[in-house]
Amino acid sequence: MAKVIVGLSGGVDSAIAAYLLKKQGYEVVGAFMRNWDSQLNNDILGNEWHGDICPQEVDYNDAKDVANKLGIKLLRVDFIKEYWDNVFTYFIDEYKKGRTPNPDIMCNKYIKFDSFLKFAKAHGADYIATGHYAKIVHEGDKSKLYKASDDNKDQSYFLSFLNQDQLHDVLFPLANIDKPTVRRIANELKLSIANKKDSTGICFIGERNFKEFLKNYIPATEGKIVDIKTNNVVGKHQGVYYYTIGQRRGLNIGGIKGSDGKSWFVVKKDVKNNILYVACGDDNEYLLCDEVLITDCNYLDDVKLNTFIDCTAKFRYRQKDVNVKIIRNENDTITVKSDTPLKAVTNGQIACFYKKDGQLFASGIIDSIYKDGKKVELN
RNA sequence: UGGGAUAUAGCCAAGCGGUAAGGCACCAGAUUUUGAUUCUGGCAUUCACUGGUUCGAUCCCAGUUAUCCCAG
Repeated sequence: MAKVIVGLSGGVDSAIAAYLLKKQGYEVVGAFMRNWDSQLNNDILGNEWHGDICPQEVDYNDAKDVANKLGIKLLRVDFIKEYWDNVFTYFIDEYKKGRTPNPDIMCNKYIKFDSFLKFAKAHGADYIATGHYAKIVHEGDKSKLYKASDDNKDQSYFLSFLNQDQLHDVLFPLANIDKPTVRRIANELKLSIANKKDSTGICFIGERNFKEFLKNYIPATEGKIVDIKTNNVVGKHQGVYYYTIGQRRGLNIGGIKGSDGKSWFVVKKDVKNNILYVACGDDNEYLLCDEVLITDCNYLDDVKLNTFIDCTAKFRYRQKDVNVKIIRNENDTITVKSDTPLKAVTNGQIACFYKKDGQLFASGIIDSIYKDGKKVELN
C-alpha cells in the first residue's frame, strides 16, 4: 500500500483531499505545517489576533479535528527558517526594488514542494498530496501540469514554478472535482470545518492590513504622488513600496480638476526618488502594453528556442487568460507579444503559459513591459 | 481702496422657493491561497454666519465673514 503524506492546513480542500486518498486505498498521514511565527519574525503591525489564540493555532486545531474524524495520524512540522530564508527575504527584497513579488508561488517552490517533500520522504512517504486545484499527469518519468477541472478555482498558476523532480511524487486529489462538491462531501462527513471560510492572504501568514504588515520590514517614508501626464503633485504617499502597479484604493486622491471624475491608478513606482506616479481613468494609456519580457523562466515541458508559439498567458491569478505569441530567447528569457493591449502588467509578478488543452508548460517572472517597441518604465 | 463674482460633505460639483443629484476619496461587505483589480452597500436633518420676507428658503432680501478676479 503506497503511503501519502497530505499537507493538512485546517481548511476544507486539504481535508477532502486526504479523505479521497484514503478512499482510494492509500495509507494516508496528515501533516500540519507552520512556517510563520509572529513573535520570532517581529510581525507586530497589522497582526490581528482572535482572542488570545493566534490564527495558526486555530488552524492546527481544525486540522487535528479533521485527522481525528478521518482516522489518520497528524504530524506537525515547522519550516520557519526555511520560509524566512527562501520566501520572505525574496518577498521583501522585491518590494524594496519597487516590484510586486508573489510569495505564494515561491512558498510552493521552496517549502511545500521542497522542504515538505523532503520531510515526507524522510517519513517514508511515496507521495505527497495537497488540496490544490490542479492536475498532474504522470507519463513515465515525465509529469505534466494542467489546470483543474474546476476552472473557477484552478490554482495551477501558483504551482507554475515547480520542476519535473518536484511534480514526480505529487498527487492532487482535487484535480477533477469542483469546489461545491468538496463542500458537499465535507458536509456529508460532518467535518467541523465543512463551511469554514476559504483562507486568503499570504499563505502561512494570513490576512493582514497589508501596508501595516509591510511597515514591519520596510519603514515608511513619505513622498509625493505625481500625475504622470501633467507632472502635477496630486497627493502624498507613505512609501512607494506599499503600492502596486494598477492599484486604485488607498491613494487618497479624489475630486481633482481635470480628472473628469475618474479614479486614479498607480502607473509607476520611482523608488530612487520616492515618487509614486499615477494616471486617471481605468482606461488610461499608461497602464497598457503589448509586449512583455519574462525572466527566471521555468519550463515544465520542452520548449524550442527562437520559435514563436501560440498559447494563452496568465499575468495574475484569477485574471482571464489572454491569447499571445511567445518566443523562448537564446538567453532563456521569454518574450510575449499580444495583439490586444495588456493592462496593468506588473513587474515582479509571475506569468505562466498554457497550451490549448490546459497544460501549463512555462512560466517566469515579469521583468519589463513594452509598448510600440518602447520600454515602459515602471520604476 | 473702488467695481465684479463666489461661498453646498474630505475633494470636485448639481440644485436657484417646496423639504439636499452625481462623481472622486473614504468605510464596510462580497470575490480572492500574492499584491491588486472588480462587484455590492454605506456616507450632509443640512447648504459660510446672523437676521428678514414667506405657510415654507440652499435657493429671495439685508448685514457680517472668507476667498477669487478686474482696476489701482
